[in-house]
Amino acid sequence: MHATATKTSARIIPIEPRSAASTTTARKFEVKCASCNVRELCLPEGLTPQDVASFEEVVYTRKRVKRGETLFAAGSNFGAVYAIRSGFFKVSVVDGEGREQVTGFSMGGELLGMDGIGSGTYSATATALEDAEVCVLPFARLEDLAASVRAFRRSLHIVLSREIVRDHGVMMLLGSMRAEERLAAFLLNLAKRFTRRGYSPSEFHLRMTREEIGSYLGLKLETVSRLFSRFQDNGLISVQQKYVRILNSDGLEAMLSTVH
Amino acid sequence: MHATATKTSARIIPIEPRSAASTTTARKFEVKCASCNVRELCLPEGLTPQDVASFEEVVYTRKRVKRGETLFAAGSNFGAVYAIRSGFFKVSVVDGEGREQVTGFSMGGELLGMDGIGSGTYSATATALEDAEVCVLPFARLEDLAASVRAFRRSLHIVLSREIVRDHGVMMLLGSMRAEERLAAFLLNLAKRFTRRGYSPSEFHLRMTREEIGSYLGLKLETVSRLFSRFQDNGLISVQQKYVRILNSDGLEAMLSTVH
DNA sequence: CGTTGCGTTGAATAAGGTCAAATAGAGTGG
DNA sequence: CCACTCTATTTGACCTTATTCAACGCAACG
Repeated sequence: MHATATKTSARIIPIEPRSAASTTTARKFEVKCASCNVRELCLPEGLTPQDVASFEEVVYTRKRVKRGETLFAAGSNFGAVYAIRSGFFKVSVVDGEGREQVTGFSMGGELLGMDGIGSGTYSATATALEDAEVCVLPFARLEDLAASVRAFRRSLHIVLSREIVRDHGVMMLLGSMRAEERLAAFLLNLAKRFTRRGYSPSEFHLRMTREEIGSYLGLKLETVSRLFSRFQDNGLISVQQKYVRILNSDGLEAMLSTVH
Repeated sequence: MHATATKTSARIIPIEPRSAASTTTARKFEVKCASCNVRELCLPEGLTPQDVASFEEVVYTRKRVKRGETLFAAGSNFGAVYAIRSGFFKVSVVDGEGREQVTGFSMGGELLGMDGIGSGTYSATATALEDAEVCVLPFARLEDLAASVRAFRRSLHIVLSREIVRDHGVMMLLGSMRAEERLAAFLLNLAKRFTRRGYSPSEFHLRMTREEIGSYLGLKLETVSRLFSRFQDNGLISVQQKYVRILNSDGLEAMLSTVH
């Protein structure tokens, strides 16, 4: 029901090194989606081996992004979307006044960069919060593939649509929930996504700072910190810096249904 | 630079009446995108007349939605996206606890229902805030058209992507702005969109209630009401119920750049 | 005209934010 | 490996903003 937790990074065979911008490394690898440990999350089901082969031609490049580096920056030219193989990203937008708003956190098997399709320029910045590796999907090729293979066409549209639905969920969170509900929802969401990837559903390492969590949740970092402490006092979780253990998942769920 | 303001509803020739759910009327019309007054907003540029003809085959139906009725409801089966010909909608999602969050307001030339692609079920509800008329675009057909005509393929992806970018903007609004900034941004956004449609940039009729504005902006209705009053006291706008006139657009803009 | 929903306004309150200080870690260079 | 720095986190005290509760006015409509 979920991907194996194996963190192997085997099967990655550099073939044609390419010079890349700044400290980020881009390489051509022999891509084997079939053996990728996030394939269930990345590829639609029911593809013929031939379909997968077509897809592998689109995913002709991998890219490593080190912690702290950006995969793409708002305003830069859009050329590709990225499938996360490993690692963890924050995605954020900055407005005219320099305010940063974190719009999401992304992990293995998720797609990044779809915001750039519309304007030809990325509207958000994706920053690696830990060393990461992504598959580069040049969008023009992806679009061509979508034109010729129905399954990929469907899949592409589904992915784009899901992103819209996800965003609506965040709006709900920001617009209608109180601070503690937001944090509870955030933790449960993370736990769910980690679980799906084969990690522990009850304990994990936060890759982002309190400030980044706060930005995402529309709260100040001090508020986030206080909430963590309160949750801990209430026996819902235990926190030590970035290490979080969920002690009472039902209790967190219950916070979401509280008649405040 | 913008569509004509002509509010003609001519060229709409009912051909084959169809029975429709509840009080909503669905009819087959002879569709003429070429003469539609929101065509600049709805169709990509640089299409051949033949492309437009293909598109008109997809848009084979129009639908009228009366004020207060829903075009589609969250949870109902997804079958089509809708292009708004005229009228005004609110789009909202409801969570498990029954909380409603308005995720957007849509007007002529905009597309609705793309949230349904991913799951086969609409995730949001679109409610007409004034009598409206929409073009029904059965998604399966649209997808086929996208497969065969490059311009539509691009266009579809652009529309989906723009929706994501728009949503990021709303997140910024909800997550990083203070109440008065939110309302200022909201009014300026409405003004811009009305302007683009040929209406007055400085005065308009709000179709939604204070509560709906509040839901969208993450504020309580009383707060919205107070802000309207304050903006009026400060000479930024004049409000009388749903009628709003912007007196000092620059002043509103300035609120967004305030170093609070 | 009474009803009903929507909008406005006031007063009190609570939720978060701001400012400030102390602490804890992580990373770095010697 | 240790000392030093720098950043992230926690916590307290206080303050501001927006919410809550409540009353009242207005306009549309049967």
